[in-house]
Amino acid sequence: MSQRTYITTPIYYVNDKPHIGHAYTTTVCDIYARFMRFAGREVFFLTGTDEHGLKVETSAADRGITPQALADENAAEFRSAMSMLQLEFDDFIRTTDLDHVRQVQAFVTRLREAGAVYLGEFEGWYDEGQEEYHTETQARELDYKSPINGRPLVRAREKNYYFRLSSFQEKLEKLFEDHPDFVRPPARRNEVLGRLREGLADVPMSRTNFSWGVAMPGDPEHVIYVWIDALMNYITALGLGEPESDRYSARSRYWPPAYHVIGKEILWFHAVIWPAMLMALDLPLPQCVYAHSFWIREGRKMSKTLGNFIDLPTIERYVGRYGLDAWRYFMATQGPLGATDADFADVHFHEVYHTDLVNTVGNCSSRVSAMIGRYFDGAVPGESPGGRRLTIAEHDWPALCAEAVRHSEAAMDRLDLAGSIGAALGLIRRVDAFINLTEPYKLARDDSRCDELGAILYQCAEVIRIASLLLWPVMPGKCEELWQAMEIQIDPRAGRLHELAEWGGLAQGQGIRKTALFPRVDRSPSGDGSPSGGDAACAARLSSD
RNA sequence: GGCGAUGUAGCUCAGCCGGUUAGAGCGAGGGAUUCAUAAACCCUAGGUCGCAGGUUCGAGUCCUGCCAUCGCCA
Repeated sequence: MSQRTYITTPIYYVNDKPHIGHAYTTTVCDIYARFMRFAGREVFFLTGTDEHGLKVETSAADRGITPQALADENAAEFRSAMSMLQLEFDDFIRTTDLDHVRQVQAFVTRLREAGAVYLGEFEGWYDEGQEEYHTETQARELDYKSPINGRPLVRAREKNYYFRLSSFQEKLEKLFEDHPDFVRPPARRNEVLGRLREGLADVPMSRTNFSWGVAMPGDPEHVIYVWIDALMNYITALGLGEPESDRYSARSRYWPPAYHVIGKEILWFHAVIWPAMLMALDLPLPQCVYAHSFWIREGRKMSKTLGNFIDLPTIERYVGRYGLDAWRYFMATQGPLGATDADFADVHFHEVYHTDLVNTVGNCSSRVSAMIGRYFDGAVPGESPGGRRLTIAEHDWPALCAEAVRHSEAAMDRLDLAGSIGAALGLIRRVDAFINLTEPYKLARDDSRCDELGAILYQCAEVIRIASLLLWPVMPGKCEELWQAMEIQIDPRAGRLHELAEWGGLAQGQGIRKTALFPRVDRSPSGDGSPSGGDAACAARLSSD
């Protein structure tokens, strides 16, 4: 069953610096993609950068470089952030790629031919910094000044191309009715439904007041609005606009995606405008637009004014202190996949690390490997001394593991990362309970019960092995470390999760080294990686100067 | 201003169509144990279920008003 799965992040605006938001979305997708690849599916995982628009043009001008140079520089920064976080995408698309530009023009041409685009006139109050118009009432409330930079709004009139969004009202309503999971989580779907009820207006899709963008085919005075350009990355990356291309033959089969993972701030574009465009292009729709919420920090919103963004240096401090796998684990299990924002609190990170990783995963592996080392000279004992597997304390481990694997994969299918990971951790906790129940360390004092002791420890080790397969997508580094200690070779990219997860993979006699996967970490005395509280922030600033 | 949500133990949250002593995880306190990374296990939370009314034999669970927080829109 070689199912195909396509998952995307939004493309990130090169005018921004990479921060936890970008890292989070991409990590969610990475974990999903790794799991599915391991499970034998054909996966395409796309991310990239959005590089057009007035802001990029302006920032570049401010620095006296070309927009392309600015884009190159910042796109490289995003890429290096991703490689630091071991995010393994299949392609990194840039909207300045010629492949992309050509296809955007082709698609826009198709939209025009389909009658979904018309030339209209628009007049309003324009905010030059934000590249957006305000309505008359809005402008009055704002005192005719930009809410962002305070500069005066400009009365402007433009001829623009419009996309006939309004003509898709009924089709969109039907989409939401027929596919209740099209937008998740449900709270986000409700938001869209509410807004849909108010009725749809046509949306401008071109601009004439700057040039850094994709030219409108047949009317190069006009530049295609950045977000139209940006949305199309999902199909241009697969070559859908050029059916004769190599890219098309290699990738078109991935369309439509299982998930567009996005942040809630760009829900409308993805949940309404994008499907309408796809309908106009007569392309199949994605299965799900998943809009996660935001990280906040120590209970407060992250903002430029507070200067409390969890930026790359902060992320690196956490990674340095707790390890990349712990970072990924925290993202995955504590992140805002639901409708409410999640708090990135230093104490919370510290607690989760110790509770789940040190005390559970790490300690359990450690006690099992230590006992095998002590009682069996570090060689995996047999589970079936007389040729028959011993069932201890009525634990049908093969069944329990099979169930956990099913559960874990089903959860991942729903993009329920915490659920998927929880199934694996549940196995580990059960091993701990099993040890407490059967007390192998007591059996070890009785030579006549060696077979029983061996079977127990075999089962413990084997369950840990199977759990580690499920944990690999989140914590690839630590799981590979564990596999080395267990002398097993696994290539998750070969897609054999299900075979590997079958009971009995550990062979009697193979060696197991004692492992200590997650070292205990002292709660920082130095303020390292610490919250944005005044003292700590000051101390950090002083020490870093 | 309009629409929509949320408000339950220190923290994060479960509690479906109303029904016996309101739950979980984490943290905290205590106990027992020792294979293990002072880890696993056991016991312990007496929380006006935001506030005030109402419906009902009976309401975190339905209705109304208010307060607070949040989201979307204007």
